[in-house]
Amino acid sequence: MSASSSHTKNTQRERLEAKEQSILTAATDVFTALGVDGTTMAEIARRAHIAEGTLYLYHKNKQDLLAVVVGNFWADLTKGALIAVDASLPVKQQLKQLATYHLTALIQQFDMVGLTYRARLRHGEPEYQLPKIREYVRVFDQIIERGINRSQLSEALPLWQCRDVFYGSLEYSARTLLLREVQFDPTVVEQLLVMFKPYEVTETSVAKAGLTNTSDDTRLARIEAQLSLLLKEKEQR
Amino acid sequence: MSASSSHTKNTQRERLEAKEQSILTAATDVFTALGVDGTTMAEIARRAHIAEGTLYLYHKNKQDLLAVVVGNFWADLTKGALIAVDASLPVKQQLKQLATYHLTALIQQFDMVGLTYRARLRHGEPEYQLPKIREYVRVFDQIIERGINRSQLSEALPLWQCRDVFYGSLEYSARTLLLREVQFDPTVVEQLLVMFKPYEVTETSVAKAGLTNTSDDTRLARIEAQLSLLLKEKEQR
DNA sequence: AGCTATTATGAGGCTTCCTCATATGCTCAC
DNA sequence: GTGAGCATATGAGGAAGCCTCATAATAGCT
Repeated sequence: MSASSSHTKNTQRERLEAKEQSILTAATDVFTALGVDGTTMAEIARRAHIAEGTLYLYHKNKQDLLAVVVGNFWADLTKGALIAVDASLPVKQQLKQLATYHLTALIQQFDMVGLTYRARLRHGEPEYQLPKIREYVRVFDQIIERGINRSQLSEALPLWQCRDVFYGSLEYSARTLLLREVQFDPTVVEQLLVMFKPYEVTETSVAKAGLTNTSDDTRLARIEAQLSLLLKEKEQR
Repeated sequence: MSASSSHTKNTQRERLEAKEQSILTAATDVFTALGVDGTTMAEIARRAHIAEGTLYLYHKNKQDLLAVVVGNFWADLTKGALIAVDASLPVKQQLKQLATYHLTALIQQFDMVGLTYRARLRHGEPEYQLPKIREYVRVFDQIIERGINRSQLSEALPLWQCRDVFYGSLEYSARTLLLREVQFDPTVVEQLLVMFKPYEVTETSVAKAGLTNTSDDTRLARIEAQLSLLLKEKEQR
């Protein structure tokens, strides 16, 4: 990239950055493979091709290293979410996109959920909140904000409660799906979005409020997924 | 109680049981106060007035002791839930009772949530499910079953998804409320129960169905119900 | 009281996290 | 080039925790 001398790693700065990166990669691998308790600093150092003591020049301690690894995960997730969500679509579609993205990401890298719980445990105790997670959650908040601005959502919607339902449900669903060795199930997302029906502002919704019925489309999708689940299970026996 | 000799602790059996109990009490106290990593076997032994080595006559290791502590917590919660829920009430009321009970319990003893996550981490990795939690979740399942039997709930309701939404939302809500130092918020429960509206069977929803259903629609609904029934059978094995 | 089986003890082995005295290597002035 | 000075790297060892095991105490029974 840069027009500088022909060494593979030019400046000291670049070499340090590369080393920092190799530490982080090694740490991520070991943490996800072995869990926090199964991970030793010695093993991380070995994989990063450095001495154990060198680790402590880059990260204060094991807990701190874990926090950085977990923070990076959520930062990456934020980038992906911003790409996955199309802000020009109706709010309901955006929520569907985000839910789908979040659910598949959790299923594919569920180890990170466990690591996140460990990273939150801070020195004393009071369940520290990771900044990178706050940023990630803002993606959701912005969708809701846009919905209210465009009058596609009622202002009466209690944001924080929706957040908890949204992310709480998806995390639990991811765990369940993983336990059943299912890659993804669109009905989870469909089901979840029903929650937001009462807050949608449409021509018909005012009259319909409270009498919401699941649409044929939704039910079709659900049936489809359930069928493929059954078939897959039968296959495996 | 028993008419036996005047020793405070009669039989050896009783003495052992008392010691086991004092270990569990001490362990629970230390784990909740200091967290898993902050807890040392030495401290537990000290509080239980026994030697450190004696701990290992009662529990294989620290992880095992933690699992017992956490298991007891959920067993107690199950007892409380069975009392808190009045099975003669309409299903919606029962769900409200359970949600309220669960939420307050989590808020009051949120440390236990963290300990539960740690207790699940089993030797290798594959996120072990604690039996006592399965028992606890059955309280919810039974309410739904009763609802279907009494035709207060549609059979099309996908049980496991509802479970995940129910418990996932409540856990996240509990964390949020704690963070804001709120003891309890009834709107969380209200909000959550909206989810189950589409599955409630009432006079109006039957009438509405009669007005709008085409024959295709009826067939769809029948297929859906049969499918979910199949899934439920599989689940209960 | 004495004998056996059960229960209790805590010193020490082993592992792990982290520190620190020492070593290595880079940069730049001359 | 060469040496001074500073940044970076190393791994031996201290400290602390989990768990084992040889030994001690105790209970139950005749």
